[in-house]
Amino acid sequence: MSRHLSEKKRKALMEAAVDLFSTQGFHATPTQQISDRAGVSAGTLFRYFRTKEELIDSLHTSIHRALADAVDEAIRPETPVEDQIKNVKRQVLHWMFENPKKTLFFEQFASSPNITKKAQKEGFIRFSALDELYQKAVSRGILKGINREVFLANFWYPNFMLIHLHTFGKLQSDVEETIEQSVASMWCGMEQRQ
Amino acid sequence: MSRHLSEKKRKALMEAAVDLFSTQGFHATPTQQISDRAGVSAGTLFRYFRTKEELIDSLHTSIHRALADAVDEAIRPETPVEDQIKNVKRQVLHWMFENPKKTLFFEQFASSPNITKKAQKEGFIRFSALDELYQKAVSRGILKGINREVFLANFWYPNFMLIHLHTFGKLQSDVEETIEQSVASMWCGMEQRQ
DNA sequence: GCAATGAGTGAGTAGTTACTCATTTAAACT
DNA sequence: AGTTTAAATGAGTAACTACTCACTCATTGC
Repeated sequence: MSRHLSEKKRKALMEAAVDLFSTQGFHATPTQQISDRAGVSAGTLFRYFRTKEELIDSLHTSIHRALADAVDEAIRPETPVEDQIKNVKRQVLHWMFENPKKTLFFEQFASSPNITKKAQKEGFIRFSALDELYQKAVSRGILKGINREVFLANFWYPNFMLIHLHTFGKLQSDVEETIEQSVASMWCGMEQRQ
Repeated sequence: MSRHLSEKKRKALMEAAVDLFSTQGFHATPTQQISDRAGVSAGTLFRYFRTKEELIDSLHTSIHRALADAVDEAIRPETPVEDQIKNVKRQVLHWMFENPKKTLFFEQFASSPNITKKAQKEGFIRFSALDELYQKAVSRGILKGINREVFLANFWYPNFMLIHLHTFGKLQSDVEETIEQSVASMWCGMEQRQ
């Protein structure tokens, strides 16, 4: 029973890490700085995470899970596929605008090569629920001209840029308006002028 | 006249740097490794670039310029704006598929915060020609419901994911087909079902 | 052939980093 | 209160990094 380690400190460490990673990058952020911000000593970090890499991995899986939850929640099997896809995109964007730091961390992760083996394996943007939705759409004749890669690229990546701009206060419209524009333009893009 | 430094070695160093940066990341790549790959000694690198940061900056501006050229070349003032935008996207994608490493470096740069001040200032994805095109499109009633941020996000970011997938051999369709799908789905996405 | 210039070298340096471990502190149980 | 258990500490360490500089080597002009 070595689980006397407080969940509170674990959370604090992870939060401090996301904050710093998202603004400075993994490599530019010393573990010392993380433990400082979390209000614990340098050594304590390594009682909660065996290595810095393990900390990064934990963060990644945690964020991945949160995103997967957002995707799952947005799926309403009884409604038309296109509405579902739109809705998932909307949910995801909401989550991202509410969690910009986690999103930036995630993007950084997606674009930085060779950070950790484990998390690279989880496939940085593979969510089974969305895949099923895509398959369903294809089998119903929608999205026919579009293969999975292009679909996923259009679905995920623009979001990152929007969060970037939002974080640095470079968004003209307000968040809701931006989300709606992004959802609409993606769907219509995928539809391939039926 | 300190410019007896050979342009050849400069090129070699920059090429080695892109190669390594794009597969390992900036921070994970020691200058030693770069000079090794370029076939020069550790000290020589610092005769060509005062600091590692200056090397990164040089790379960034060089790639930025190449991309700007691709954009400029694709613009044909006499043709309709929508064709021009499509064409620019096509050109950009072509360039990216031909220069995947430079593209990955660029993406990494875009998503890593606080790397260099200078290059951050260049605005990582600001190309005047494309901005003008966007303005023109708006003033002609096309693209009316879409603000610049969403437009740029849809224009640039999905490309990065496609290059990623392509680099790791995860693209189903061939390159040409993928490019066409991407161009078509973006435009149609922007058009907002006229 | 000689001297001068400056490009190229790579062992060395100062600084930083992830991680350790002997010790302290605090809580839990008897 | 006293003893046991484990969490927290932070100075210390080994490894690594960007960058330097005293020197060698190659080229050029005379």
